[in-house]
Amino acid sequence: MRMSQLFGKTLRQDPAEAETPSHRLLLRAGLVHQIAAGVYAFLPLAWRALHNVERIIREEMDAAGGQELMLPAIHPIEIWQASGRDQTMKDILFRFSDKRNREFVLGPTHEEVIVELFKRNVHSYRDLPLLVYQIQQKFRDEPRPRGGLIRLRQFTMKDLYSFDTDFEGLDVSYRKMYEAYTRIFDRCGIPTVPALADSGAMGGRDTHEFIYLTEYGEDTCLLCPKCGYAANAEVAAFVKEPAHNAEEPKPIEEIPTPGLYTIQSLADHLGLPTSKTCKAVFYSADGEPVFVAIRGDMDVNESKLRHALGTTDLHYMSEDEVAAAGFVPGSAGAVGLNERLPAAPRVRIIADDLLPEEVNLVAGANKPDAHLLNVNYSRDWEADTVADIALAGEGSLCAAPGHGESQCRTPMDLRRGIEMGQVFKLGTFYAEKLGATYLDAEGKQRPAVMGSYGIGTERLLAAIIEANHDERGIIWPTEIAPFQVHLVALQPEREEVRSAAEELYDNLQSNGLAVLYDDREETTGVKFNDADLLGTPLRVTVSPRTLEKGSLEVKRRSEKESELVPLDGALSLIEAAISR
RNA sequence: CGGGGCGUGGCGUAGUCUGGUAGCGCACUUGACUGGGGGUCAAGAGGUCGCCGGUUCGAAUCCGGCCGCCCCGACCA
Repeated sequence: MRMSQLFGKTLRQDPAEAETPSHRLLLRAGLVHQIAAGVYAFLPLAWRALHNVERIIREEMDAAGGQELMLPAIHPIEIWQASGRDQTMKDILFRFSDKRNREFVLGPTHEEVIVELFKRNVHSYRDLPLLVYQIQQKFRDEPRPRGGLIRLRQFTMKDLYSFDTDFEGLDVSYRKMYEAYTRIFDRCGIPTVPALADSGAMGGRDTHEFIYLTEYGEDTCLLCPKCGYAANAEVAAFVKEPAHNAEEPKPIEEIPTPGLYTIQSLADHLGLPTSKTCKAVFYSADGEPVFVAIRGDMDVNESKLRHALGTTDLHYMSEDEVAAAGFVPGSAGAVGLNERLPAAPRVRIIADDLLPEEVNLVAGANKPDAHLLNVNYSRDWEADTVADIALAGEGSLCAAPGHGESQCRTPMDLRRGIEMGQVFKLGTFYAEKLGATYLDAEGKQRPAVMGSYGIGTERLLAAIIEANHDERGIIWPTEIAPFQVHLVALQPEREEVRSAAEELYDNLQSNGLAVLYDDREETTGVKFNDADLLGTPLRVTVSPRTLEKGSLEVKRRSEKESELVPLDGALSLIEAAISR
C-alpha cells in the first residue's frame, strides 16, 4: 500500500476526548473514527489489524474443534421472551419493530439463536459434544460506553457455544477453551491473568475472566502475590476475623451522638476503631427495602449481596426511598428496627457473617442523634439472612488453600484490569428454558449442558495497543501488524531514490510481504514520526545517503538501533528479520 | 440514571465573566527554498460559534429549553 493513497490520516495533536493510551493512539494514527457514543468506524489500517486478530482467534477455535458459522443480528423478540432475557437484559437491548409492527431486537449475544439451531440439528448423544462459534457484530445499549474501543455499543464478538451430554463433558470443553484463550492472548502480545468471576444469575458453575491488568481497566480484581489466587472483586473470597470477640458482652446503652452521621466521625468521637462499629446500608431489592448490616470497617459487595438475596434488581436506596422506608440515615441500626418502623411490612435484614462473632459493637439507635453501645448479635437482634457480603480490598487476606489444610492468608493486591474474554459454564439453564435436549444411549431425553466463551475483538485490539506502545506510538506484535514492512523513501523526488524504492516495493510484495510504502513528498521527520506512530514491526529506509553506500537502513520498531544492509540480497535479509 | 466537565473551520484551542466586524497553532492548496526526526518563506482556501427560542439597536458572549460528547459511579466482551 502506498501511503500517498492510504485512506486515513495521522494527527499531530492528541484529540481532546481521548484519555487512555490506546484510545489516543487509535485516533492519532487515524485508525478509527467515532460516529456516536460507543460506535466507531474502522479505517483500513485498523481493519487489517482486526482481521489479523480474527485470524488468530479462528485458528485457535478451529484447532480446539470449533466450527464457525454465521448467525443473524436481527432476532424476533419471541425467542428473547422465551429465555426471559427480554426482561433481565432489557436495559441494554436495542429494540425496534418492522413495518408490520413485529418486534425485534438487535442481538446482544446469541445463546437464544444458537439453541434454535441446536434443536433443529441435534437429537442424539451421538451428535455431541458440539462446539460452534461465530465472529460477528453484537449490539448492546450500554449505560456508558468508554475508553474508545474498550466498551462499545456496537462491537464484534467471537462467541463459542459448547454443548455436551453432561457436566464432565462440559469440563472438557471448558478446559479446551481455557487453553485456547491462553494461546490467543499470548499470540496477541497481551499478558492476561485468568481470574475467578461472577457466574451471574444463570446459576452456572465456575467461570473465569481473562484480565489484562492495567490502570485503565474498568474491572477490579484481587491477586495473591504468593499463591497466585486471582478473582474479580465481585467474587473474591478473603479471610475475615472477628476483631474484638475476646470481651465479655456488656449491657446495651444508648448515648447521644448529635452531628455524628458517619462511621468515621462516630469512631473518632468515641475513640474506637471503625471495626468496633456496625454499619447500616440501605438497598432496594426488586422494589423491597433491605437493611444491610456490616462491620464498620468493611464495604458491601453488591454481587455477593445480590446472590445472598436472590434478587436481580438491586440498587442503593435514593434519599426518597430511604425516607419512604422510614430508615434513620446516620443513626440506623438493626436493634428493634422492625418495631420502630411505622410501615407495616417487615423490612428484611441481612447481616454479614462476621457480625454474629463480634462483641459489643456500636450501632445506630434508629432515632436521630443517638447510637447504642455494646450491641450483640442474637442477644439484641437477629438478621433474616446471614451471609458473606463483604467486599475484599487492598490487603485483604487470601482465603485460598495454603500449605496443608490452612488458608494462604497472604495480603492480596487490588488491581484494575480489562476483561479480555470470559469462559463460562452455563449448565442446563438454556437447555431447560428453550428445550435444547437430546436422547441418551438409553433413549431418555436429557438437557444439553452448555458453555459459552466470548472475546470482544475491538476491545482486544485496544488492549493490544495498550500493552504494546511507547511514547512515540504503537508497536504492533508481528502477528497483528497491518503491514509487515514500512518502506520509507526519503526524497522520493530524486530519481535514484524513487527507482530503488519502487523496485524494492515490488520485490517485497511479489515475495508475499505486506508492505506499507511511504512514497509521499514529506520531510524526514514527518515520515519517521508517522512510521513510529503507525508501529509497523520493521522499517526499511531508502535515501540518497543509504544509496551512496549501496545499502538500505533496516530498523525494528521495538529497538533503538538501526543497521545498514547492502542492497544486493536485501530481500532475504528483510525476510529473515521478519520471521525472527 | 446520579455527579462533574465540554461543545467555536478537519484537529487542538483563544474569545464567553464585562454583548459591538470570529482570532491563533497544526493540517490543507499553490510556488520557492530545504533535505536523516513533525524545517523556512510567500500567497491562498476553509467557520450555520451544537440546535431551537427569548432579551437587545446589536448575541459565540446574557436568559430558557433541547441535543450531543467526555470523565467518575451502578452493568459487561
